[in-house]
Formats: sequence, C-alpha cells, structure tokens
Amino acid sequence: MESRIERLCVEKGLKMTGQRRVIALVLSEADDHPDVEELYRRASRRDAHISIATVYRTVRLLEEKGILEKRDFGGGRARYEPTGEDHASHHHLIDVDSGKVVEFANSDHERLVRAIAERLGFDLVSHRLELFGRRREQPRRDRGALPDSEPAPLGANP
Amino acid sequence: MESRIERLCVEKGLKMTGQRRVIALVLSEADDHPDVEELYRRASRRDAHISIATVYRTVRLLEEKGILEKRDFGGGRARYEPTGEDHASHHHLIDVDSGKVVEFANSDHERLVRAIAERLGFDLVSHRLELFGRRREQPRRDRGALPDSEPAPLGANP
DNA sequence: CTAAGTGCAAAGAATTTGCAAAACG
DNA sequence: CGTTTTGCAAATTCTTTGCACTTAG
Repeated sequence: MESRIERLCVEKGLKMTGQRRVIALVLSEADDHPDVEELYRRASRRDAHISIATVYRTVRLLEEKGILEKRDFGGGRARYEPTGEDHASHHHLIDVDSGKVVEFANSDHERLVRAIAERLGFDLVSHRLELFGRRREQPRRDRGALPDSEPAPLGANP
Repeated sequence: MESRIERLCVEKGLKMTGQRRVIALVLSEADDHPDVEELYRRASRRDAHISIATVYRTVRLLEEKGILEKRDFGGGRARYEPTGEDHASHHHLIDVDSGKVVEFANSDHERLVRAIAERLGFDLVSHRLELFGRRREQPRRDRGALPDSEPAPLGANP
C-alpha cells in the first residue's frame, strides 16, 4: 500500500522509484524531526540500496514540492518534517535540557505577527517561532533523578 | 580609545590582542548582521594581519561570553550581532525580495510567548522569532532595482 | 524508448583544528 | 617568562554534483 507522503508525491507527478517509496514511507512514519543522516539510517534499515546522496536529493525535491519543510534547530544539520495535513502553521518549543521538541500552534500568535509585519510596512509571507524552555518545576510529585522521558505534545490555544 | 565591545571583553577578562581589538571595533560599529566573511573583510580593511581563522575563533569566544549573538537567517552562514545594551530582546523581519533585515521589538509578543511556554509546562529560557515578508505595495513611490543597502531599523510597539 | 533518477566518489562551502611561531600580561 | 593567541594549511562536517548506469512511465 501507499504511504501518505508517497500519495502526495504521486499527486505532484513525481516518478516513484523504489528508493523514493522507502524514503516516503520513513517520512510518513516519522513524527519527529529527523535530519538527513537519520532518514538515511531509517531508510537503510528498510532497504540497503539507498545512498545518502539520494536522500539529500529527495528531501530537497520534496521540500521544493511543498511536501516537506526544512527546519533548523541549531546543531548544524537541517531537519525535516512533513508539511502538516492541516494547513495551520505550528511552531516548536525545544527543551534545553533534553533537546526534545514539542510542537504547538497558537492563533493569537498568528494574528500578532501578521499585525507586526503590517505595522512595519510588510505583507507577511511566512514566519518562524522557536521557544527554548526548561520543564517547569512540578509543585509536588516525588521521583528520583529525572532523566530523559517523553514530553506530551499538545496544542496551546486558549 | 576603547570600543564598546572591547570594553566588554576586558570586563570578561579576555586577553586583548591587536586582532581582537580590531574585530571588537568592527563589531562595535556594525549595526547590521554580518557573517564571518564580512567581518573578516571589514577587519582586514583596518588591519591586514588578521586571518579568517582568528575571526572564527573570536566570534565563537565572544558568543560564549555572551557578548555576541549568533543568528541564522538562512543562506548557510551564521551571522552575528552584539548582544543588545538594553536587555530587551528584539527580533527580525527579513525582506524576502531584497534580503534586508529590519529589527523590531514587541512587548505583546514577549508576553504571549511566555504564556505559551507556561501553558506547555515550561519556563521560557529564550526564544526567537523571524518574520519573512514582502514590502507592502506603496500607493506611489518610484524606484529602480534596489541592491543591498542599509535598512531602517525601528520599533514596532503600540 | 528516453527523460529522469541513482550510486559513487569527488567537489564544494562553512567552520574547526594541529602545530610552531608570536604576543599579552 | 608561561600562557594564550595567531596564521597557515590541513582536516571536518554537511551538502551538492559530474558522470556512467538504471529505471519508471
């Protein structure tokens, strides 16, 4: 069967090679923000006949087609995530201790940035917002040392 | 005499070499967001005995000391700007047509992002906001092609 | 078939680093 | 004087590309 990203590729009229299908599948399954190296690793697990050059070429292509979005969270390498199914833009909060990324959307914020751009004499084309934060001290909740654990992604709208 | 950045370096106990003094001066004069290549160019104009490796090392050092801030506006290279004298954070609007950068600050925005982080269970450590926009159609104002020149920074607070 | 995609290894671009010489404090 | 810093060139890291070979449509 056909992964979500593969379907989008077909819609855009892209030639579907074996390697593209695998990369599309890996991307469809990802709910994080892998870099090219990581995509290559995941794809290779599925099919060893994929070179990293092809991964680079494919993500670039899919980005041009609007199927993927490139992110830069620092650390030198570009990271990718599928463009949201909903068209609502979302942003990222990076936990400075664990490096984990939480996504959120906020309509007040969308409104505000649009207004700011306008005040400066510009039409807003796009924008990006990244928050860097530290998990808030919990009021009462006993546990030992708190290593890396899974954060709960959620919306932040009123 | 001593440039602003040089003074900050001394305060931080950094050894002031000739090349650091020049780089500090160049940074003190800059009111834009030069990349390393550009800093090297400006510094070389003042003193030819500076290598680009030293500029890279210096900029990294000053960033660690909190004297400089690294920015990434896309385009592959890191850009730098002195940490603001006031502690108010400011952000950037990048003109997608000309590449020009306009700075702005907005207290509503600061409040909002703090609230968003809190709602997600985090204390906000820092954040960055970048707007990409296109100059709004002016009612009437003729001009030819507009190459890279200095944009007019301004505040956007109510 | 034939234009488009792939692998490989080499090329690029940005940044870092090892080492001997030079300079700050 | 002993660190620290610098220059230079070589090394790293991430990404792109040229070219001969495959393949989807």
